[in-house]
Amino acid sequence: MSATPAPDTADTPAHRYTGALAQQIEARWHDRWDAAGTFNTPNPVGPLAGPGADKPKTFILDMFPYPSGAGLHMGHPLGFTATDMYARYQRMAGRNVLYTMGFDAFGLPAEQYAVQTGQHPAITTNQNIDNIRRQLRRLGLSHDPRRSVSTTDPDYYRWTQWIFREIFNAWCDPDTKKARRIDELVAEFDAGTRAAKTGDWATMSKAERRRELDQWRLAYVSDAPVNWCPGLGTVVANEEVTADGRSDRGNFPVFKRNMRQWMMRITAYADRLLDDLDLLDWTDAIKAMQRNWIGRSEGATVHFPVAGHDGERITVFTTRPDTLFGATFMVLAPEHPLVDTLTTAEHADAVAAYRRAAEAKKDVDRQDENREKTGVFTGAYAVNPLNGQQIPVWIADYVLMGYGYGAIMAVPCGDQRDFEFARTFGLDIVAIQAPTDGRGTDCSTWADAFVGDAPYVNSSNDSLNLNGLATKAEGVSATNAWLEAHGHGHATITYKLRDWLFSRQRYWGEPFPIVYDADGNPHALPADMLPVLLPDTDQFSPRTFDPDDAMSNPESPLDRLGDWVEVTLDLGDGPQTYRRDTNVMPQWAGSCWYELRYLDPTNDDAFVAPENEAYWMGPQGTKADGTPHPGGADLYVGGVEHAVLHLLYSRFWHKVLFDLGHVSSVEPFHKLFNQGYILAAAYTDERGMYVDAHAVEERDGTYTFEGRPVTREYGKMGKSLKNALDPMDLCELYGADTLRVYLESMGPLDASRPWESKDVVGAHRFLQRVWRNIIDEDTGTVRTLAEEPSTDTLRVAHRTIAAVSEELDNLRFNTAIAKIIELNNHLTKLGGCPASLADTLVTLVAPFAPHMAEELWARLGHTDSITYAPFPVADPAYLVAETVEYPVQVNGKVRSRITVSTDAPAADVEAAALADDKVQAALGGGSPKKVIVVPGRMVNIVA
RNA sequence: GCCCGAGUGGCGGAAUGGCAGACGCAGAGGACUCAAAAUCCUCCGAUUGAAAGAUCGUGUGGGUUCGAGUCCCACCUCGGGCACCA
Repeated sequence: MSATPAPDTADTPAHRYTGALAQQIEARWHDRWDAAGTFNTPNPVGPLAGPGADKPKTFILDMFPYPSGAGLHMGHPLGFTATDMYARYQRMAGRNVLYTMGFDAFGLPAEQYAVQTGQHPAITTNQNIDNIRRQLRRLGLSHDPRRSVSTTDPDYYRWTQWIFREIFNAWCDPDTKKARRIDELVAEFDAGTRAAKTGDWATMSKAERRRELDQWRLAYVSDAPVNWCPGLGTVVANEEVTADGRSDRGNFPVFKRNMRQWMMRITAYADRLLDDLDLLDWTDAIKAMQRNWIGRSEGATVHFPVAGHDGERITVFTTRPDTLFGATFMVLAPEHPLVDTLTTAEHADAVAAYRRAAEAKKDVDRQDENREKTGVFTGAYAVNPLNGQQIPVWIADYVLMGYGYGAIMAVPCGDQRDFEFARTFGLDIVAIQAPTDGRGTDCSTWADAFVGDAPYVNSSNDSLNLNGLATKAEGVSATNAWLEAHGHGHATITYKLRDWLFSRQRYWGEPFPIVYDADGNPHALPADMLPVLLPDTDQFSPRTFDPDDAMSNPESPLDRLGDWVEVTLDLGDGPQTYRRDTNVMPQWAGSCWYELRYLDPTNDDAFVAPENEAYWMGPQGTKADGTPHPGGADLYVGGVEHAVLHLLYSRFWHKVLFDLGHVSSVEPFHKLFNQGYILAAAYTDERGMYVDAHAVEERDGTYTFEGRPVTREYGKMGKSLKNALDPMDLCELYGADTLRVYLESMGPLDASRPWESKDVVGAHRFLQRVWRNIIDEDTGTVRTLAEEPSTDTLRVAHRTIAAVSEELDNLRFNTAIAKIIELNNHLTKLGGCPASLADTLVTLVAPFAPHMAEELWARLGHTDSITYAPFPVADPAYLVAETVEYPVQVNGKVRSRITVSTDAPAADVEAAALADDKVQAALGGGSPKKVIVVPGRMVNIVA
């Protein structure tokens, strides 16, 4: 279903603002802006230094796009024009604005396309980037073109590799939780002020010392369980695995396998990533998602001795150490290493069978809806350290090896899962709290576990007595102190966050700046050997496997390039033969720091000069609420789908760079704004298949496709629902300015909104009226009104100025546009725009419809671009009227209106209200009990 | 199950605790026109009324308040995130 602008007819005035004229105007200004370098933004120092870098700054950032072959979809201009409007407004408000656009161009689609066509991904990637640059230009986005970067450019990924090298050469000091250089760790080992993990540093061999250091690095090779995806032929990060155990790209099964892979020690930053969320101006929803993903939980580590196994103990993590007296059994994950040791001969067969079943069930059948509790007894007994009771040890798959210690103490009276397990297998349930809901302490009568604060019972031994305490907080701290004092455990914090799996067995990504010596030790290449160029090949695909072949092994495309892999280098010990690392970095690597490269994109000496970083991203003192400003981009707009992956990874890298002294900002993105999706009607036929939405016809509320009825639904605009619209087609029809105004006026930026093609004409008509209020449609000459505007008109104009500034400051583009429409409608009623208000009207419109504004600005006689014209400032004198109309309520219902002078005291307003005939009638002769006068707003009389 | 959001005319949406429905679309009427389109003007929540007005009205039910779309409690529906996380 489509709508088109009114067709041009023979008597359409020659100079009407039609789609065709809009396009002429727009093309003209694109050329002029390019030729003049209008949006070039000066830096304080370096190649892009220039005058103006002493002004206050605003750094406005969009999530940069993947350069898909299909070009931009409608969601891109939604966010991009919003930031453009804000950028243009900020420039007119006198700020130095950094605003540009780069490309997140490594990744799977380009590689897969290359596999299909045999064309090198660099070629298609560059073609796609050129195409998207053309599209961005057509939308009139005021990017500084000199600052545009692509993650695939060797001049860019040189620094991605350089940062990797910095991370590799760093360790996280556990005392301060800050990254430090590995040299400082060596110095501490040498001085004996820090103990090595793997032995006595002083007596270690060179190779042993190297292995010790490798254990501390923030980027490290680990032989640990990773997510192996045979269907993609690569491993993927935890964050890239969906809840049902499949890859988010391609939807292939993912298997847990032990493999040697690169990891990033993001867990060392868990607390800071969590705590510093408080410094950020992000929505609570996104903060909650990050908190949830980090999954910090406070509790205790408790050791349970095993009966009959001297020295053997089961260690568990619990968030409720206060309920330890109620622990009546223990459960290990089926994969727990102690299972073999503990299982008695009598139970060995059952345990082995259960473990096999659990193994098979993994990943695929995991999302069992009914979640019946299963498990088997090992035959072993553990000893509750608090009361000496022997409790049975079971294994069950509801306990996960990957969290805590892979073992739990089960307190069935206070945990619903343990309760269900105990009921299923007839295990003891003992109350250790007197529930506050009156159910009593006989657990055999309970329907479920009791969770919450309640007085403790049955909770004492010789040296610890919880009975009488009534809150979890008191119980936990008393128990933790006891555990610590008696050597049975200690307070502990655990996280759901795992270290970040950083290597991929693909082609189209950044090579690692790492080589291995003859002993297999990794060495980071020195900075002057960067970049490690991605070698040329015509075999772009990794070996992929049957998606279900869990035991297959990855083969990276780079593995096949023997000439490239084998390399002779002098890394300080004379020329030696090394093997290059054949992994590439995940797509997230390039997007972890691109905002920093925008600041200084052509700097050859550093990824960003410190002066430029401090100017654009440095902390801005203390915020209004007293918290320190963390620095970072002033505005970051993008979709909510990156809430965990990109935003968590880039925060981590930024903090490492901060610790190592490379940046002054603590966080990369100070204010984050999540744009909504563009939804559009989609239609399914009787088989439930989507049909081309643009060919559906509506008649009297029913929809048909090729004569057959179809069902309408709404979904995210896109190819899969066959309801996508190309933003370029809209530019063709109406011009970019109309598309911009429509996109931003249809609702608040953070809301998803349904596209309605028939509504676009409203935005177009608005711009047409602005044009007509200034330009004669027949002659094309300026036709502003000579007479001075009335006070009434000036009031409307200045109220509009004040409101638009206010709305723009808060990114409320939809209401800002509505206010300008009101002003313009007022001028339309006057018969045109008074000459003395023309500049004001045009500058108000400029952030929204910049091409039309430039054109009108020029025709009004200005020779400079409107880009840096000052945004109008409201004259306070016109913001207050001489008289004000008060609604008068009687008992909360509006009964009348009175007009009094603006500065009338409340007593006069009250008197005027009471004197009003309609008010008197509503009062029915009675006298008011109370009169409330809200100055400037209203009067309410309580009768 | 848990954690976030959101429910307002025919539609998209607007409202620092203070006149609900700004602005736009659709719709109705009028002006202009030979006519149509475009443009301009007026109307446009429901019920009732000739009109003035009256009554009702922001998912449902309670509450706080002189006054609630807005704040509080409970519930319903939809959207998003997490999900046997100890």
